[in-house]
Amino acid sequence: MTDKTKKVTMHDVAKHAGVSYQTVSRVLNNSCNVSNQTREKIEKAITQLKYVPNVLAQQLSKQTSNYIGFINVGYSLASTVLSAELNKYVLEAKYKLVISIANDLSLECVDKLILDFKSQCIDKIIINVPLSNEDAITLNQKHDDIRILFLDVDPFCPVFNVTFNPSDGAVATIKHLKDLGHKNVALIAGPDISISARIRNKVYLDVLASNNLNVKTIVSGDWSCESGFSAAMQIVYEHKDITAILVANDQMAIGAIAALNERQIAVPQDISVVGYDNTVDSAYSIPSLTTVNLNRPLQCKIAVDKILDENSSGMSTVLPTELIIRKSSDKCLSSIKKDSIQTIDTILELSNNLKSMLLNK
Amino acid sequence: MTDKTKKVTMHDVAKHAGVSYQTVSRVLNNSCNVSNQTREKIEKAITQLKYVPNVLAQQLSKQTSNYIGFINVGYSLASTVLSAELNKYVLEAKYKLVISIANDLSLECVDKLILDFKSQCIDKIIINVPLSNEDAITLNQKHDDIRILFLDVDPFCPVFNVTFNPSDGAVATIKHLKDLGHKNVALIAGPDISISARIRNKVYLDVLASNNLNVKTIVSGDWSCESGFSAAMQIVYEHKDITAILVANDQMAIGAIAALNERQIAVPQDISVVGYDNTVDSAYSIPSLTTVNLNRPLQCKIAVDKILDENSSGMSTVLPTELIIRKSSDKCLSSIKKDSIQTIDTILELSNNLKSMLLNK
DNA sequence: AAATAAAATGTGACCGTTCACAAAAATAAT
DNA sequence: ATTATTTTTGTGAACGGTCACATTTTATTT
Repeated sequence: MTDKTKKVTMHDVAKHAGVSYQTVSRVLNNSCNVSNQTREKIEKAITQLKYVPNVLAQQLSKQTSNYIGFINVGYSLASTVLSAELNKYVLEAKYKLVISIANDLSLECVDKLILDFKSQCIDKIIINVPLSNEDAITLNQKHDDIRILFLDVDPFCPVFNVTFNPSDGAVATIKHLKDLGHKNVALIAGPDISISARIRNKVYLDVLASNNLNVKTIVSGDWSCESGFSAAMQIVYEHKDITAILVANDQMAIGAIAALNERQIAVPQDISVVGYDNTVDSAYSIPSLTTVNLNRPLQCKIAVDKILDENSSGMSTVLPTELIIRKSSDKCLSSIKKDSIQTIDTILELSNNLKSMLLNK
Repeated sequence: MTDKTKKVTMHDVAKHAGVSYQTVSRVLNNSCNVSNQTREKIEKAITQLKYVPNVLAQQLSKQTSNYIGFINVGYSLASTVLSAELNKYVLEAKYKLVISIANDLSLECVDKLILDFKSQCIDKIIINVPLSNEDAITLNQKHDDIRILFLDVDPFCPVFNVTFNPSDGAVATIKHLKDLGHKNVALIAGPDISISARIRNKVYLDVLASNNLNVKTIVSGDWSCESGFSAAMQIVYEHKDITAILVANDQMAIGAIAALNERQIAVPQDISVVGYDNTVDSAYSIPSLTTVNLNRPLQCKIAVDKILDENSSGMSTVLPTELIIRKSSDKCLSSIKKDSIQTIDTILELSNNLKSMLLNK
């Protein structure tokens, strides 16, 4: 931890090359007005002295930076994917991404992080926090001297944003369930503070109603597996007649399936489960998860393009979603069939018990 | 996107309050040598003008910053948890966390990100990239004017780091499997470029050897569910006699279980599966995953404490790990028992087929 | 009331760049 | 050879703060 060598500046390079600091600056910003002879001299000095320009000074002087700020939420698989994908596209565009994490989902917290970025001359900020329309608009107005782009806010919110169509996937999902003969469904919704949770919930309810499916109950979780687990436990305890559960994200869906498994309820034979997001791992749950795909890489690509395109027109970009049908959803069984199946299930259970006895001896 | 109001500086505040800029600076750094009267005057001016200090200028002048840089890898659940936990503790310490993502795992890539941070006067950097000992040491020596702390590198690597004991969890795991009567095991290892993958693999092999368990095969994955799936597929195709699979992380383990399920191989009755990491979701796989717990929050807490404690002694902090026994591991069956179970399995399969027929009609 | 000490405030230089302009050198035109 | 033009290089100020010191004001002591 020695600082033996004082930090080397542009002036040191200039002195070493026998020119003025301005000429060094010209070389760094590869201005054309510098003779090859001096350019070479300076470049040699730069490598010899291992000179690295001070970004702080550059930004302070230029009053801008080539950084794009990203305000993300903690945890959640989706947030990781967003960070990694945004980073990729930002680097491709010769910019750099700096990420801050919002400790809570409040307007104040995000506002503080924006101020932090601004005071570092970061004037392009992408925000992935599920803010209400009012909050998003407030932030937008307050910080109208910089470019702010939101991810996943309400498509109808008049701010610069890249979101997903909230209804096409939901419509496809419910058509799918209806075609399979389901009548009585339960919902596991996201937390009420999250705008995307509220939108997903509202859309599901609307589409279910217009398709004459009965919503027997709605339980909210916090996006985690664990909360999906307890939500499903509660649902099957209180409602014996549901045949499908619509879940607001994949992780809660996986938790729900675990709960059903623990209660010896077969998925999809007894109850179908549908997730939302199509996270990478949803294909590997048992059974594999029927879910709504959100094309996150595309969203990130567009977000980076938009925030860098100074004269990009149009506020919202709304991306389509699509239903991915896997094994967690299947035909709804009539109760008659269900009875015969129940007899078989009894045989199965007896054999299983026998097997367990053997195993444990 | 108007910049109607020119950015307000310390000088504007000073003029507005009728004092010199230095006095404003004193108030901001709450120096004691300023009368209450002027302090109030200045504070009023600050709020009236909505003045926000320019971090860039502060850092340039002070030649230091209150930011801690974090170089993380993309994707992976563990990386998200690290970001969120580090962020929490860094904020508690009144610092700020800025995250950069390494696009690849090369020395050069990390080196470039360190230079970026340094040129922003960020002189405390936490690195979560699975670098080899040589690379970690190289970086450490090259950048000995700043504090660098590594996560998850080799505990014996003489750098400032917070890692997990690579053997205690492995020893417990293998004792567990041996106690259950397992003899022939397969390994699903992480990618060879990753130092932690190599260490986990080596330790497993050593401990297995000293316990006289047979390693029938080793297949490498890339930490993803998908790679665990194909690894397991390959293993059961080529080796009929294994009764347990040791997997280097939870996600690959979940993929492996999905593969076994597809091949109608029961977990844990036919094959036991053990993961590594104890990611939040591993408790909700079916069956729930036996795995080695890494206390990530503790690791982050210690990392932040260490990097901020200027005279923290000792290079490595090595944290203990522990085996979490869930349902994916169980008794190894002798082949005699296995036969009787197979007859039962035939009954089960016939009934299941009958059931499926009913379901699909 | 004068001398002294302490507290409050102001001034100039600096951190490491970029920018607008001025000066010098090299090249082209008369 | 002289002037006009272009190219190359150098200078001073700025970006928005902090620091060390000088100066002024206020409080304390004799």
